[in-house]
Amino acid sequence: MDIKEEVYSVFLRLLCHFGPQRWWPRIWKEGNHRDEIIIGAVLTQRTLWKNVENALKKLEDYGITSIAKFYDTDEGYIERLLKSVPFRRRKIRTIKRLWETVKYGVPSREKLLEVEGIGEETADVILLYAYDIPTIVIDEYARRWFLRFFGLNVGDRMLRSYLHFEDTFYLKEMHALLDELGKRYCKRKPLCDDCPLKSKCRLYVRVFSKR
DNA sequence: TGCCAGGTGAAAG
DNA sequence: CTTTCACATGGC
Repeated sequence: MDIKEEVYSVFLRLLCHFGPQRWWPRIWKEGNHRDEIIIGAVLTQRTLWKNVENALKKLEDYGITSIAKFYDTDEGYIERLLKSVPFRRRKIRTIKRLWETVKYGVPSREKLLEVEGIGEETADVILLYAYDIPTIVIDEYARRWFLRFFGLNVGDRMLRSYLHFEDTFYLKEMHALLDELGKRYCKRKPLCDDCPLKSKCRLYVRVFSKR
């Protein structure tokens, strides 16, 4: 069984086990949902989603429900609204810089990566979830799972090609499901006993099964 | 109560 | 190329 086939079978297994995750979550009742995703994608960098949720609610309470509005609002004012978000001063500037790129229409991956504060993961999140452009999102959870599951240490470039399928439902769910797996089982200190993937996982076979 | 969270970029080896 | 650090806060 080649790696891509096995990746897809993992996707199906995770989907059955956890159910569809329906990312990207929406917090705002109204306003520009595309902008909400873009703002949330930056705010959630190295940050608990719960804290981002609170911050997004705060923005909505004060009527900042688009990047354009965000751009036109005083930095110090926004900073007070986002007090639950770490690294917020940087992130506010990043979001304001993003406006210069996204106001002209659908941004390319290259253009997003030119924005200071936007790396590969955030760029791919924006493309996939805000613009529905088929892109695989690689994060720490995906790297860790792949290394353990296949016992292969590959670079991000390879990883992207192994995980990519041209289907936005798969792409959106796969990223969300691997995050769920990483949070519940495939943690830094793995909890393999109840992991839905243990029967196929190279790490589990190597470390825990007796011969 | 300490660890860590849905990263990025700059600096250094 | 890889490792290390600053960025800064709340949740559990």
